[in-house]
Amino acid sequence: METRSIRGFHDVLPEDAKRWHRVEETAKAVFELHGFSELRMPVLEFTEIFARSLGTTTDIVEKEMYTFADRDGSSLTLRPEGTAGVARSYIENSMWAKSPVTKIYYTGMMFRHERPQKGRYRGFYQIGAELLGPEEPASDAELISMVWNILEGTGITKYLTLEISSLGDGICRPQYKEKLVAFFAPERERLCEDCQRRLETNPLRILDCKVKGCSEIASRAPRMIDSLCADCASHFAEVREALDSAGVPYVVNPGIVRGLDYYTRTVFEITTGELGSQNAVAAGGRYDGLVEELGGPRTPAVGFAMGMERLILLHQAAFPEGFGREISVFIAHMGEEARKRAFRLASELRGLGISTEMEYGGKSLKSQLKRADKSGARLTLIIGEDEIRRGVVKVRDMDTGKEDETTEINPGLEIAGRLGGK
RNA sequence: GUGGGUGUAGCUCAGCUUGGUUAGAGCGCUAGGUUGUGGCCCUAGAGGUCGCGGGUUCAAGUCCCGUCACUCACCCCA
Repeated sequence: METRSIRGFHDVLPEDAKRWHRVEETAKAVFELHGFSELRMPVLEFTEIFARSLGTTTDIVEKEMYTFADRDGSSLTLRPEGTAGVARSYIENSMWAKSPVTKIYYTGMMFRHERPQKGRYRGFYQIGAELLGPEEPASDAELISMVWNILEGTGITKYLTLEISSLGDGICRPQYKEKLVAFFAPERERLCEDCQRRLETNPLRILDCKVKGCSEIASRAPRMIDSLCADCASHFAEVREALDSAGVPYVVNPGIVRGLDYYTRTVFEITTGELGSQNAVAAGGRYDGLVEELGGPRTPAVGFAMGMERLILLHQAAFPEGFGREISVFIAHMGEEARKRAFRLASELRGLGISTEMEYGGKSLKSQLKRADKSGARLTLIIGEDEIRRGVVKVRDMDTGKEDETTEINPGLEIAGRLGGK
């Protein structure tokens, strides 16, 4: 057999885990500040949930989902994103009936069958949040500033740009789409092959085509934000005003397009130039029609998701010094009697809340100290025959190399005191 | 799905152009230099199906073909 992980899937190794914890804890702390609670969801849903939510012609649904038949023949899919599952749970658990405002965050692995590359995996972690119920621009602004605060808390905003736009609603977006098709139709022959296809499937996509000829034509095309209906226009203006007052730095980018069909009105992206062609670190927006589309009551909502692996890459760039593990105390010992005493002492210290490691076997003191050094221990306790006989424990400060002894028979508390005093 | 690059020690890589004895380095690991003392230094050691399969050749890590994987880019996205 081949001992390897599946293509596009990867391990987060122990030496990197601390960095992940740091980022996750920062996000959770900010969520709590805004009154969001965690929702833990299944990784599998009926395929229908995603097909209905994301739109049947989107890339994700058309070719990127891990879909398979359950034993009874029903079609299941490993979640490619989190929002659809939240919406399903919101409806299934009647959350709308419990409160006019529901604030949820989630974290976990998502699955998309794409070609892997830097910052892009088939199994990847996202952290996201959804604010369901309110329609008012203040809720868009709160969610966006919350995202920005998380990224600020992790110390990586120097790499980031926040871009916002509005996609309009069920009234003005179809009208705009027609305008756009009318604009591109005469230019059809000059568009690239993909865009000629997009003209039928998703004309908005032409706007962010990277082919030179297309982007040139697109730059003259009518813009969604100029075509918003009165309600959408004032909504967008109020979101911007609220962000201004919160001091969140953003730029309006009318070219933002969504790969998912459920978005309406406000959309935003947080991008970086540090990750090769994967420039999106977080993205989200308003989706006023989704809950209803899935069979729930009409429920406006805003949400976002960010890619953990991409966040981690930026965090590594910002803080390259490493986030290794650290321990307070290492216990080295020589001799059978000393080993038993070391084990008891380790238990005692851990009981006092002091992180402690010890040598298990009978290695030389030199090699034990080497291991102590690598463990990052601040103090190494040395117990040998001499110490046993005299009822003491030698204490070596690993920064200064200075040594002395505890005088007490039971040295745990004294050691705790020394660590606390430093 | 399409194109480029790369697969040699645990890790990062040299060697391939121009085929030729036992395939190297740095880091890491183990031990010694100190009867019980880490980091720096010195010495020694362990560790390799040269991705896999086939072909050419007296001879292949090196050349050719295939294949798989990784990677970057396109596409799309977090």
